[in-house]
Amino acid sequence: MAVRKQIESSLSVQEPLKRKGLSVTDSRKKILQLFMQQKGALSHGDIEKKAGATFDRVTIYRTLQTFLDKGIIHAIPSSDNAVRYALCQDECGPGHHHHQHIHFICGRCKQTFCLDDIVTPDLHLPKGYQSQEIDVLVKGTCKQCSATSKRA
Amino acid sequence: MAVRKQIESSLSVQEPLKRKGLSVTDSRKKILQLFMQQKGALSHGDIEKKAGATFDRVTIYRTLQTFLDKGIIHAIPSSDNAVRYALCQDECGPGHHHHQHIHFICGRCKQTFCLDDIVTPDLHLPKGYQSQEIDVLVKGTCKQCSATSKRA
DNA sequence: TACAAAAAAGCAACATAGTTGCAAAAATCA
DNA sequence: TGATTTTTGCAACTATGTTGCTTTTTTGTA
Ligand SMILES: [Mn+2]
Ligand SMILES: [Mn+2]
Ligand SMILES: [Zn+2]
Ligand SMILES: [Zn+2]
Repeated sequence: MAVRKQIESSLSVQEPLKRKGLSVTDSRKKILQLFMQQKGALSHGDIEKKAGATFDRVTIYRTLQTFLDKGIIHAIPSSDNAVRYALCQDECGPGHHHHQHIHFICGRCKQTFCLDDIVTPDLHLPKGYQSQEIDVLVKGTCKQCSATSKRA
Repeated sequence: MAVRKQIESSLSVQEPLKRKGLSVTDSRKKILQLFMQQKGALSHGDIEKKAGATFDRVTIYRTLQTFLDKGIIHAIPSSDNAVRYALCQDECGPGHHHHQHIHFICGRCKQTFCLDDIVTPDLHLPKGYQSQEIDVLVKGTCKQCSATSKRA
């Protein structure tokens, strides 16, 4: 049973890699799996912890960069010098990420979430400024943490 | 002439420090001056370069933290692990920063600007999510860079 | 102005984060 | 399977950030 599950998830992890023209390696499978199992976003450090000593630190850096380049993950800015990454839902590809959703950073559980249904608003910029990409970061208390504090 | 200018700016730099209840030291004056002379935002690294070997790296870290705590500067998130800082225009104080403006990151000149007149939009969050603070980061080409490319 | 108390700066040592070149290992494809 | 291409691991290095402790500077008061 455990074996079967492992095979299944391994298979489902191979597809996206091949579709993006990447060779399928242990580290790429493992790291992609981590992202898929995860509700929130992951920093380099998070992955290092979760993957344990399985891979070299450098491999994780390079894998994240590759995933970013290929449009498998997107970067989420932060004010704590720890950029988070999350899977792209939309059809992102090499060179072009086009996300419209906003990001939520919970001060309680410290997790960062993609709110895929909330679209970034239109902005009226001053004359001369040309916008290419908009990131909206909302800090507050997430759904889960709001619920638990209400119950307590 | 040069001396007079120096005295003037030194005076104008002391006021804000005293008003926030901070003792006036060389590094605080110098760093605050750097922010006031600057159109764009500054990272820790920027300050280290601009201040030269005048101060210890640790002093710069601690000064930025102090300025942040007292509401003299605010932090601007980034996707490159280099948080920028800029002067607070609004009346921020210990504990409470309340900014409504958005930030513009120019891909050309790599500078980050506060667009103090552009107010962060209202967002409709999913049920359960509680918002405390909103950061809007716009990436694109700034006014100045747009102008120079048009001319060329 | 001089002095004591409080605050900040500097220094050292350390921890963590990120980069690069190169040789060994693994994946791909014919 | 075996040659070719790609990726990984390792080492060495740079950069970034933190902490404890001592010295220096600032402040408020006598
Ligand atoms: Mn996202
Ligand atoms: Mn700002
Ligand atoms: Zn939460
Ligand atoms: Zn620019």
